[in-house]
Amino acid sequence: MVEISSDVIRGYNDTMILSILMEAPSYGYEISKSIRNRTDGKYVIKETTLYSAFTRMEKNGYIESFVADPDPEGNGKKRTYYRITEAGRNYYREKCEEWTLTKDVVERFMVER
Amino acid sequence: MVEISSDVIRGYNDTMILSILMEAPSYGYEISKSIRNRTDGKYVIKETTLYSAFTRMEKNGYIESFVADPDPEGNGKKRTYYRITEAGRNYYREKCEEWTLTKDVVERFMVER
DNA sequence: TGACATACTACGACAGGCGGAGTATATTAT
DNA sequence: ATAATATACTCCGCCTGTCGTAGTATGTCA
Repeated sequence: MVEISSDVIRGYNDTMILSILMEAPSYGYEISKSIRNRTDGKYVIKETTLYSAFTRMEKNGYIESFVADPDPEGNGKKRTYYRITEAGRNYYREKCEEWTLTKDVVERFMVER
Repeated sequence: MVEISSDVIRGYNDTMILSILMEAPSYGYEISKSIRNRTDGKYVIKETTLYSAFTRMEKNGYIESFVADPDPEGNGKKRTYYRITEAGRNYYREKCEEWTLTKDVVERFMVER
């Protein structure tokens, strides 16, 4: 089985997270499941990778956190949600452009099929 | 200008080098120029990145080194050439498969256009 | 009652990339 | 003749993102 190595995906974990936050604010566990689902289980982000990405991106101003209840009645444990900022949206768009370039570059070294 | 960040290309420097060595044995400076040319200057590998890749890949058994003269008359300074091994060829093929998967995964998080 | 899901935090190791500096020879321009 | 530039490397150490391991605490379901 071919698996995606961390060195390969390294530059795109943040982008994937931001992509999900473009739709709606979300939190760790949910984002983790979103990534798994959207890739049909082909990629599962590690917990530590995910949470350290939150810290880094909040520091960089790409996301903002807020604590909220899981439901309006205030039941359940509070969660830390993240919301994408304008800077985050810009960063995401840049990464999409960069991806186009990267794909072009890398494929010049791949066997055709 | 969009530039390829090292975190993105990280998983593919070795693959690019091996791709060039699939054609013929080569050495540092020439490989560096090959990468630059093949990508139309879109990607230029750093010297230290290149030479440390040689060390790593030789240790891993993906390449073998030999010292030779630049020309048959024995003029000029000797160079360290690298030749891809069978293990290196296999590794390269695996990376090509991994690329297909990575591309699929990453693009599920990219804006369409 | 106990397993499993949810929702995190902390710590430290590891690996690849890279900046900076240095060495040495060869070729080309002035 | 000399200076600049290209070639062909090596060494050292920092930085960053990933990830293994471990721990905490609540919620839910059988």
